[in-house]
Amino acid sequence: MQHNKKKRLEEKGWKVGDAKEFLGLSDEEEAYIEIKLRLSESFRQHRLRQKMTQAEAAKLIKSSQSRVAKMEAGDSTVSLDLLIRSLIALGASSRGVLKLISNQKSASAA
Amino acid sequence: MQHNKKKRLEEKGWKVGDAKEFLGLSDEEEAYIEIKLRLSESFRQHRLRQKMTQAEAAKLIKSSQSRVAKMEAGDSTVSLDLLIRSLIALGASSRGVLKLISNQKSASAA
DNA sequence: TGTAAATATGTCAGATATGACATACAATAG
DNA sequence: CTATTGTATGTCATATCTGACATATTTACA
Repeated sequence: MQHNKKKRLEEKGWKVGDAKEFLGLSDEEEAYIEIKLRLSESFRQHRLRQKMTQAEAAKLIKSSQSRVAKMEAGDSTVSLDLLIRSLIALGASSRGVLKLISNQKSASAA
Repeated sequence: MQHNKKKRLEEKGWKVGDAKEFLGLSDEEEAYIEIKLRLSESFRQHRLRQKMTQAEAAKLIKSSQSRVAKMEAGDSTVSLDLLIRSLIALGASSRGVLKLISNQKSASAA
């Protein structure tokens, strides 16, 4: 359960804080990753809604298919900057992006 | 007016797109910068609300006073990653995390 | 006025993210 | 099965961001 979650993240390249509890990220790590995943999902939704392939989206945002794949996979080497710039390029508004960043999920789950 | 706006941004280190209209940023540049400025302001608000100096905030987020100053100044060398991580750190240390960010202002069009 | 604390600005070596490429895997069609 | 198209994964040289430092400027107050 929680265990799988951690494992999944580690497979994506996240170094889940060693100085932390055996299970579970710090609230801050968790918040950061959650924002990132939300942006990832939103990007993919925007892309699919416009019936683009990753390669087409890559061209639009002046990147490469492989990086788009990493963006959507929640890879740890992808910055929030790239995600947000890309969302904007696909037509997201600044307000919409801010919402994705700020909307605190209900529970802490910690 | 618009002119001053552009000039101000250029003073902060922004290279405002040369391939664009003489005045005015592209919608995408504008949305990106607006997000950044909003986060900058929010960070400063959080910091002041907790009566911290830039140096204290820097320590909390494991950065330096000079970088904090740049963050709050909307400097172009500051990433959204750093801004968002910092907001999380400040927010988490008090409570409400990223709430106030989305307080609406004018915001650019959809 | 002076002067101390807070902020701002400039620079840079080292750290991190980037696009591009190769290539592997997955799904679909013929 | 086997092409074709779309997606995932690994690597790397280069570009960009980073903390730290020095130093300048502003602010607060005696």
